[in-house]
Amino acid sequence: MPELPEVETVRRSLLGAIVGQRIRALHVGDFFGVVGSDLPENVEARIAGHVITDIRRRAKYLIIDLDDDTAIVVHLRMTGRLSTVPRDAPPLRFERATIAFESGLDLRFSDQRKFGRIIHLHANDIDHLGRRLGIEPLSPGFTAAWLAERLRRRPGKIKAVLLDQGLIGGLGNIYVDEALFLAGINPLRSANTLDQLEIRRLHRAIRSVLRAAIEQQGTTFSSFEDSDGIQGRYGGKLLVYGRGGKGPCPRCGTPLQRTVVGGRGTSFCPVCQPLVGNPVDDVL
DNA sequence: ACACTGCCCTGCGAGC
DNA sequence: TGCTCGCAGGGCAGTG
Repeated sequence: MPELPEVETVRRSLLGAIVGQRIRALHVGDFFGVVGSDLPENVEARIAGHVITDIRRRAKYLIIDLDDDTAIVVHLRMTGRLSTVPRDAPPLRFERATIAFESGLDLRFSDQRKFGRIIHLHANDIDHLGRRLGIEPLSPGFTAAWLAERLRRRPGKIKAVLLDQGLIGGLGNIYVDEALFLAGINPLRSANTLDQLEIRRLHRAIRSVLRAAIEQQGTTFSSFEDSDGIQGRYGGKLLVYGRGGKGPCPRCGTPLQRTVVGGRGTSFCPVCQPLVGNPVDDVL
C-alpha cells in the first residue's frame, strides 16, 4: 500500500511528465471516487483547459496544482496507481479515471479496490486538509524532542499512535512495523511509557526507514509501481513486515509473531522487541 | 481530545 | 479443477 515513500516516488516520476501539460478532459465514468467541493461532472468542466504547474506531496496525498487557485488531490489508499501512457494505449486493468492532456498524453488512475480518491479542491480547502494532517516526518521540525513531547500525552499503543495521520503524516503499516523493529520497541507498548533513549531510537528509525525507502523508490509487493511502471526495490529490504507467523527474526532467528493493532496486521520479534514498561494489555 | 470498532472494496491464496 | 472463505488495510464515521 502506498505510504509516504511510494507517494513521493510517484510525485517525482510525474514531475517531468505532466508539469506544464494542459488538460484537455477528465474522464470519470461511473467511478465514485472523484469527490470534492463539486459534482464530478462539474469538476470535469472546471479543470479542462488548465495547465499543471507543480506536484506536491503532503503526507500520503499527492497535490497536482493547476494554474488557477485549485489542485487535483489524489489519495491512492490501498491499491491506487497513477500511470502516464499515450492516448491510444488500451485501458489499464482496474482503470477508473483518466486525465487527458492536449499533448496526447494520458494520466490514468487505476484502482483494484476503489478505495482511492481524486479530489478537486480550492487552495483554502487544501490548507484545511494540511492543517488536519500531522507533521512531515522528514521535515526539520520532526525531532526526537518533538516526538517525546507528543508521545508523553498518548497512552495508546505506540503502533496505533504512529499510524495516526493527525500526529505524523505519511506513516503506514509497512514502515511503522519496520521502524518499531529497528528501534527494538514492541508495537503494543503504551506510547507514554517510552523512555528518552527509546524515543531517540524510534525517531532515528522512522527517518532512516523512510529515507531508505525513497532511495529505493518504494516498496513493491503486490501492485505499487511509479507512473512509469518502475517497481520499487525496498520490498527486498523489509525486515519484519508481513512475516509474522511465517519467518524468523532477521536479527536473532526467533520466529516472528503476528498480532493485530488498530485493525492492522502487525509483525514483530518478541525477543528484539520485548513488551516491557507498562503493557497496554497482557495478550502476550 | 483520544481510543476503539466497523465499514468500504475485490482479487487472491489457502483449504477442501 | 473449482468452489468457498478469509485476508489485505487507509481513512473516516460513529461510539464511548
